[in-house]
Amino acid sequence: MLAAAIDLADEGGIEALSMRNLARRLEVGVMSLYYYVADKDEIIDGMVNRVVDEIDLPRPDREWRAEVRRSAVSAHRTLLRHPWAANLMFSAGEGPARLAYMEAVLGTLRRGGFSADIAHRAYHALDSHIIGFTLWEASIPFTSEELGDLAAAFLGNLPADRYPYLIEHIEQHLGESSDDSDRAFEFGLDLILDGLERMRTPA
Amino acid sequence: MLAAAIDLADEGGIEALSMRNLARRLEVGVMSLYYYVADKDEIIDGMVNRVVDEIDLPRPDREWRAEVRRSAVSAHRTLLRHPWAANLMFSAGEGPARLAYMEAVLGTLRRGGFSADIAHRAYHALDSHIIGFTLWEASIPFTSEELGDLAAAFLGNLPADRYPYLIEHIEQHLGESSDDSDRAFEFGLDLILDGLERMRTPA
DNA sequence: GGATCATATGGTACGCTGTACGAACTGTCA
DNA sequence: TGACAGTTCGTACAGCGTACCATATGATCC
Repeated sequence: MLAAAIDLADEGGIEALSMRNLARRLEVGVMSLYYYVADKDEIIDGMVNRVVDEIDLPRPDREWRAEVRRSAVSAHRTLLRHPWAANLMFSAGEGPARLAYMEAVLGTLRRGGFSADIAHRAYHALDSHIIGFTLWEASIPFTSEELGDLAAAFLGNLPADRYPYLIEHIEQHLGESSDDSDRAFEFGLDLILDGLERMRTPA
Repeated sequence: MLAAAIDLADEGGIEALSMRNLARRLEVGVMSLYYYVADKDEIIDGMVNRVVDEIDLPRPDREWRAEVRRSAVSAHRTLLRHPWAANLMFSAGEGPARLAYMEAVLGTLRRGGFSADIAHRAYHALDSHIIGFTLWEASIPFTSEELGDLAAAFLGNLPADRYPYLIEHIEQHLGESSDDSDRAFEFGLDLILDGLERMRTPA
């Protein structure tokens, strides 16, 4: 049931996930779903939990930076595979997978030589970047063709003399591959990691 | 009408904003709203535009870092005043206020001595942090009493030996004032700004 | 003054949503 | 065979956005 719900959301976005659609997909009556879950929110929580579970956790007893980086990159990729999940990350209740993720990242930071205070803030800085960046990516069309159309319409409406830098920015997006987009994610990530490294009190 | 819609969302969250509620608040018939807007999305776009318009823009011809920082802090505060807006930031269409904001920030970075490429990535790193962080803050209850209850329930269910670092993290949240939360935002922001400063090619 | 017209209002109805309630079916054990 | 727990789901209701259409209001012209 969670798998079917995730498929539905992956295919048609989160708004395609209605109890009626889900029941049809599973070939059962709508109300049968309510024998297994209390309400739709419980399904959403379960879906988010499954997605978070796909994220590679940092391995303990390794160099903190490489491991935190690896898990952040994995989180980014995972959320891109399920773009609806980024939006729900905060509104869904924290399931066991989320707890395990937080514990693993926090532990890696603490063992890497960060004070409780810095680890706390570092965690939020990393999470903010991962989710904020992925939300941005998820909001722009995937195929470069759609993107081209969109940007063309956009640029056509912009007075070039009033928005020179914005236009420059959009043109950069136009020439961007998905690899470039990954690198843009890692740019911000490394900015944060570099800064953290610098304020570390070695273990 | 946009003002009433924003009030409604500020008071009861975005789900309190229905066409019927809005019409009741304005003491008009529901369908009268459609004389002024094509659909509900147009209202949402307008609301987001108004919120973005509240953000202080970086002033041109000043030191880039202080100005970018000022505008990021202002964006953060503004989004906290309208927590529903953070979620809509990406899904809403880009209105004139957003364009002006992007142009101003990008311009400040470019004039501050960043290449087009770095400015591009810096912009997204900053935006990700602002929106990601604010979304997180918006998802936790505001009054410290509610927070205490929530955390107490949370900690009660957590096996202390399995989640030592997570528990440490939650306890830190418990002792946190809204000033601390502002400082946590600025922690991540300065991490990014420091990193940018370091890779700047002075103008 | 009466007719014409654009501007503005809103009632009714349709198809969608989540889900409360209660009826009905199925299989197991006494 | 009767009872009972486990499971299925049809019906109905309140809420949603909005298409369609009838009406009211006020200005303009003959």
